[in-house]
Amino acid sequence: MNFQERKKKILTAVEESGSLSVFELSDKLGMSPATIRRDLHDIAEEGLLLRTHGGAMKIENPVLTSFVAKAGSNEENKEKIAQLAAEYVADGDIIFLDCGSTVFKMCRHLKKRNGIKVITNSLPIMAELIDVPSISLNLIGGEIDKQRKAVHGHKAIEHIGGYHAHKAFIGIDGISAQNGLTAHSEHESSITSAFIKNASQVFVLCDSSKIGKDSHIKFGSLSQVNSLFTDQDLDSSRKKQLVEKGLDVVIAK
Amino acid sequence: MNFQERKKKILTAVEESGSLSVFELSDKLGMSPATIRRDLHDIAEEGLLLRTHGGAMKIENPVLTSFVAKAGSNEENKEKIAQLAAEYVADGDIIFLDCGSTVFKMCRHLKKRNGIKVITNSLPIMAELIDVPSISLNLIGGEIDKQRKAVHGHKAIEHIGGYHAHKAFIGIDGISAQNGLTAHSEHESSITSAFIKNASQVFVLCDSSKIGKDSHIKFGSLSQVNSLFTDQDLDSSRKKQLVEKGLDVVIAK
DNA sequence: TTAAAATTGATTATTTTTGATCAAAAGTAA
DNA sequence: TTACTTTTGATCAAAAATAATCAATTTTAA
Repeated sequence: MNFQERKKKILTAVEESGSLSVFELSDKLGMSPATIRRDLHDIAEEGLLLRTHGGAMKIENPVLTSFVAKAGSNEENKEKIAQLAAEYVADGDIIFLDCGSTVFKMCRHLKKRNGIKVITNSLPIMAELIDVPSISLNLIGGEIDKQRKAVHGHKAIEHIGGYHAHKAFIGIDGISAQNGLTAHSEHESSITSAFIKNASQVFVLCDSSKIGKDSHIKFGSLSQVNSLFTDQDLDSSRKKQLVEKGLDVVIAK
Repeated sequence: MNFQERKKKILTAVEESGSLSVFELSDKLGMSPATIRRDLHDIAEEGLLLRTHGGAMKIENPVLTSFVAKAGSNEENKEKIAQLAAEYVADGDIIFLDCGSTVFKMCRHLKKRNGIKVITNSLPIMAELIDVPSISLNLIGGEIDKQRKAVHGHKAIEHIGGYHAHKAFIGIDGISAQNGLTAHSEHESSITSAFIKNASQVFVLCDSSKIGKDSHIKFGSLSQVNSLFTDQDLDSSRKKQLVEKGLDVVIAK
């Protein structure tokens, strides 16, 4: 295994667990502690991780800590959905990410991709990805929604209209065979519409609890969606209804 | 467990419970009291917690102090300049804030104002003000400059052009009677120019070390500036030169 | 192919960290 | 105040981790 490979593995390992000792890394990669130390020294010099006595820690951005994402319900399923969705991102892609909590969980997996560009209105996503060298970030401007830690408003819509992405990954309040895509606020629905309109492919991330439920603002049809990613708890009759409408439903396992 | 990890644990523990004794921490982390004392000493020196007899307490204003932690040379002067500048902001103002470090320090003082709107390209400023109910925030969109934790690029310029502010508060790389305003990157200078162009009043925050110094990109004249805020270390001959050019130079004390 | 360069793991001297001890300082109660 | 207890910071020896060195191996270039 060469240095580049080890570097990548070390970075993802440290990213996942927060901190690791030289010996843990040595075991994990099957390399001698001496080599791991040399690697850590070099990687730390690049500023990609924090060298500690005995190991290394991931660098956290003290300035942007106010954007840490809140933990909600259904975390395990959401995590699986996010991982599945991230597999649909290829190196070099330009992608839209909205401010949904499941979409946020894609970040961790995106760090492995190379040369992708992320265009987002989510402040937690920005905070999470700002220190990843392989990802370039474009932040959508406009009014700040303090509760949702996101940007919205007409300026944001205008901003999105100025870009075209290969893929859009969006969360959604409700989706059903009868009413298509629904939201419970104008702000959200207009942002989501803009993402859909300006992306070649549209992927919806949605845990099974929201499928078949409708919110009160209808804003899009199923035909605009390329794939729906959801979890194995999805009712089979609901799935059938969606598939019959021509939607590609992918279950995360 | 190494110092960095302990530091993290100590800080979150103290944050949660408000205050903890050396022995409580010693138990919690499984380290000797001697080590905990050393840690508390070091962490307190960084200004991240308050050392008490027998333990430690949390500090009430954590975000700001973490910035103070990486304090540079002229910090005291910058703090005074920021405080002075903040006095020029009135309730109800719409203001531009750029991503200068001195401008950032205005945040603390702005929290006392009512009903102001802040339009900024600085991520730290946004992070600092996002939880202040009396301030509404507009984030400038565009490419993220990861090092400077700011937004820039042509989209950002366009965004600024869509707004008009009562006042603009800007930091600057160099200012002199001979060459006016100078910067050392195109990105910065174009953003600053946009702020100047779209604000009724322009205030420059600049510690005395940068006055009389020129960077290589000239981008504005002194006549565009309403007031220059600086510190008492300003050379009197330099001050005279600027005043003769018609600039209002205000010294922070 | 061979020679040169780079990488790796082991060895070792050096540095860093840690916990114990103890005198001095700080806090507490009478 | 004084006597007593707690906490502290300094010092030191043991333990842990590191950087430097070197030989063996692998890779690269000729």
